[in-house]
Amino acid sequence: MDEVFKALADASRRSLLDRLHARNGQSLNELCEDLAMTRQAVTKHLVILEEANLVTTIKHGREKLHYLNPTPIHQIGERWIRKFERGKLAALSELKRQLEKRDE
Amino acid sequence: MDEVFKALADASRRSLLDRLHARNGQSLNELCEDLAMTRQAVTKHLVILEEANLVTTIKHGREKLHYLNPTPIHQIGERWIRKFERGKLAALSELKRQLEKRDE
DNA sequence: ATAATAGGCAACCAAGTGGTTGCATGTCAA
DNA sequence: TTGACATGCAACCACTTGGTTGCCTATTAT
Repeated sequence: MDEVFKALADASRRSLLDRLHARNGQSLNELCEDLAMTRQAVTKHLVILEEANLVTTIKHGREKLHYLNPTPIHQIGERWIRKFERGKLAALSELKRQLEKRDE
Repeated sequence: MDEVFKALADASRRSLLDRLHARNGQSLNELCEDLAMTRQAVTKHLVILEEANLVTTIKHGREKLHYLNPTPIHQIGERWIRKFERGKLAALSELKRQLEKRDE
């Protein structure tokens, strides 16, 4: 779980996920196109995404194809984010309530 | 948006958000209890959470009270995570399809 | 008034991160 | 078979990060 959060913390990596979301199964060189980074930098990002299980790769000849795995993202949504969605407005009114309580 | 992802990338900070989710409006010292960190380290984490707009503070006498703001978390859920939830299973079948296509 | 309490500020440090360059390896095409 | 292409590996670098210690300020309680 921590690995997923850390992997998502970098804008370049999120953009790589976006690219795979737009077109799945791209090779390393395809993913490098129009990016202001060397191929090696992209490789490092992809390794981090793989270790977080966000990307799966398959070697196909001399190419390495990258596939998006949205499951960890989904899990973060389910297990973590939903928890904080409940009582969003309730929080504000509780703020007021607690402030008044402290002044008693 | 980037600040929010970066703020959430650290387990200590997520645990601070959990604590505030359990009981809102805690002071700095309360948030430090039973944590294997100095007060100053916790302060630094809280500053990052404030800058990401995940936590709001109100000074109350000599205490500084911390309140959770779940809005940015909710936005990440809405604007970013939901995007990847569609077609989770579709991705697997498309993987197969594209592999076959490449072999033609 | 003064001591204790809550917090702020700044310097410092080790380890991690994002990036580079240079070179090596494996695979395809002419 | 040989050159071009796709990727891998390793060393190196600057900057960031998460943490510390030491000291200062402001507020409260006795």
